[in-house]
Amino acid sequence: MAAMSEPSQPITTPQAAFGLATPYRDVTCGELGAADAGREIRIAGWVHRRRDYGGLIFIDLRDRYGLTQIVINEAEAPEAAAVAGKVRSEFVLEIAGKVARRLPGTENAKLGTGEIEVQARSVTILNEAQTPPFYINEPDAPVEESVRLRYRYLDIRRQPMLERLLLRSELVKAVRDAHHRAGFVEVETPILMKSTPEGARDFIVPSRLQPGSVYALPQSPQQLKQLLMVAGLDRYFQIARCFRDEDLRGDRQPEFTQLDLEMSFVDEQRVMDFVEAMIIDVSRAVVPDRPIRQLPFPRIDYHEAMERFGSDKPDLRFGMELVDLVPALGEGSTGFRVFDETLAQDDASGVTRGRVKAIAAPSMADASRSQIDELVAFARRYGAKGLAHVAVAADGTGHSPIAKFLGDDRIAAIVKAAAAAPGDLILIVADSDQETVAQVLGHLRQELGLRLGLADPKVLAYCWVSHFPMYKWDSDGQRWDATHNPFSGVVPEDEKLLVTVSGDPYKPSRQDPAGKARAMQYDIVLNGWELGGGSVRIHKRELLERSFALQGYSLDKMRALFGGILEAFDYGAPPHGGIAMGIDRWAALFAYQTNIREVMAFPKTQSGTDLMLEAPAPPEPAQYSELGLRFVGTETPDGDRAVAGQEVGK
RNA sequence: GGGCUCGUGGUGUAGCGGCCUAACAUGCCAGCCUGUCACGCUGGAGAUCGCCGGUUCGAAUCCGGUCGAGCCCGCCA
Repeated sequence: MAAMSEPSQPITTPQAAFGLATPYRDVTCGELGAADAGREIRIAGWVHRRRDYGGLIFIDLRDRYGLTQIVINEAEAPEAAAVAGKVRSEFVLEIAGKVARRLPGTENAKLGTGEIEVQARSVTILNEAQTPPFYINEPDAPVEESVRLRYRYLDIRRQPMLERLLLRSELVKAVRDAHHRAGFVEVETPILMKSTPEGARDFIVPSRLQPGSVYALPQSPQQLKQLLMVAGLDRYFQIARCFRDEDLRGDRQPEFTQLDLEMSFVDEQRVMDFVEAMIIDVSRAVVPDRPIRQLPFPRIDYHEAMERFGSDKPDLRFGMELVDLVPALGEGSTGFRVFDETLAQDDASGVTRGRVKAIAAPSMADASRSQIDELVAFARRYGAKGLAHVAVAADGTGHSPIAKFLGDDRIAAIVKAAAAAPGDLILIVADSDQETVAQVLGHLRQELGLRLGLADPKVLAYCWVSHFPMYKWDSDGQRWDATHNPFSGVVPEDEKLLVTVSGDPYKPSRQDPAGKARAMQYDIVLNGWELGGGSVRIHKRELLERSFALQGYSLDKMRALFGGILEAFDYGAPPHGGIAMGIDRWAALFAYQTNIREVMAFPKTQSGTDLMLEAPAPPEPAQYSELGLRFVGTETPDGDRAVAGQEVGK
């Protein structure tokens, strides 16, 4: 270690180590000020706008650092004026001239460089440009996203995209800095990998050297980072590209970036403490103007989150919590058949799972019939059979279409239970499945919180949600499916629950105690988005095999899928745990975006295509034979076979 | 796999059975202009309304299909 060379000067800003001057320019378009008046300089950039007065031409020259006004005076520089007359938007120019203070009264306060202008001696066209397909110089002008994606390189010239990419760069830098400060080692894991047991569909890459075999692109570096803990790296992180071949959404792309980290000799507390400190550092460095709602971050148990917010990713910027109405409805028949039948439902173990819960939406009591209908339709999308409502009048009394069934006393009790204020609209969901109730009210709460402006867009409300159930029963597969990561450890006091009624871990059933086991699993949530999730892993082979058995993996299948990691665990795996966080989502939330495409340089459309590169595309014929592949296409209902873009021989 | 929305000059929109020989803004081209910075003024070019088919005397406008984009459910953490 001592033999390592002394570190060179730390690179704090680009200028400090390696100036922005190049053979084409002495200065950028963002740096000249009044103090530079009189300097002879060369400057280069794109034509943002040109204003031609005949004998006098103004050009706003743009690069990513800013805008600088160039003046070309025909009387003083006739050759430059002749060139400037031919210049059009987005031409690339090199200007030589003199920095001068603007005439009094013509300064532009909106421009960082607005005190000065460059009086051009010469104008050189470095490259011409076609008229761009949309406005680059008007940042707010709406453009259909598909057009922006097709010409993404022009879209990125526009201020908003540029700013978001710079913000993302700052985010990644802050993340790296925080990890290096804490002694983490950055390791790159392979992109050509073997299938990871994450549950999503893999992207497959055929192997030429091993005909008939394929690589899988990583859904996450999960197994490798655990192996790095076995290897003794102690603290690892990576800004990792991950791939999942599933349908896209505004917050889901087929390839995305995760901050992936793992630590050894830790418990849940230690991992969460580090991650929380790191998040605070990063937030303060990247978006110092945005207040963090609560420190330390609230830590909420999964069950509590579902009860109070109907979501495992609650938006804590506002209240509007879910209320259980069952106590308020009292004993015996409520008079309303929907409620009665719901509450009469018992599950297999005899426990009542049916629920009647509500939220109170402020200032919505005067919602119109069509507004109510829209809310009902919204609720139905998430599985509700209906949505009852009680409007709270100015005098505090509740008014509802179901009052005729429930009676005034029960309506009053509901208003009281919901802690509803005059003007509130109480929205009630009853269902025999408590998860449906939570899901519906959780989505209503989130949606109304945003619509009613209850969520301060500036606030960063981070929170932890932890102790997820280890497993969820998969009735199709007759097995316990890991709710998150199949390597997640069990909360120590629940370890005894990882058994089956049958006594054979390979014969799981719905009634197993395993269904009640809680995982050492924690999600980090920001403003209603799941930013990331992690766990303390099982590091002992015996327990891991037991957990996998419950998940329906036979010994043989276990060896085939996880042989490498199982073997490694025999060579001294330390206790370890970590987390993975979505960089794209984090950047999007920092940038006030609801769509991660807005913080990705070259995202894909919802159908998984790249409109600029026109990817994916059919392979070259030579590639088929090299890889030993033949596309048989997709069978259509008429028995024809089709492969996009080509005929397939019979 | 499913539901919903959208597709009109380069861009963004209006028009939603005949009055459309498709309008407006901006952009583009030409001319004029020496202090603008969303410069201004004058003139001009530019779309047959995503594509295919149907209904109709008549379709940008209605219907069906298809392609593309978006949001959502499923899927996915």
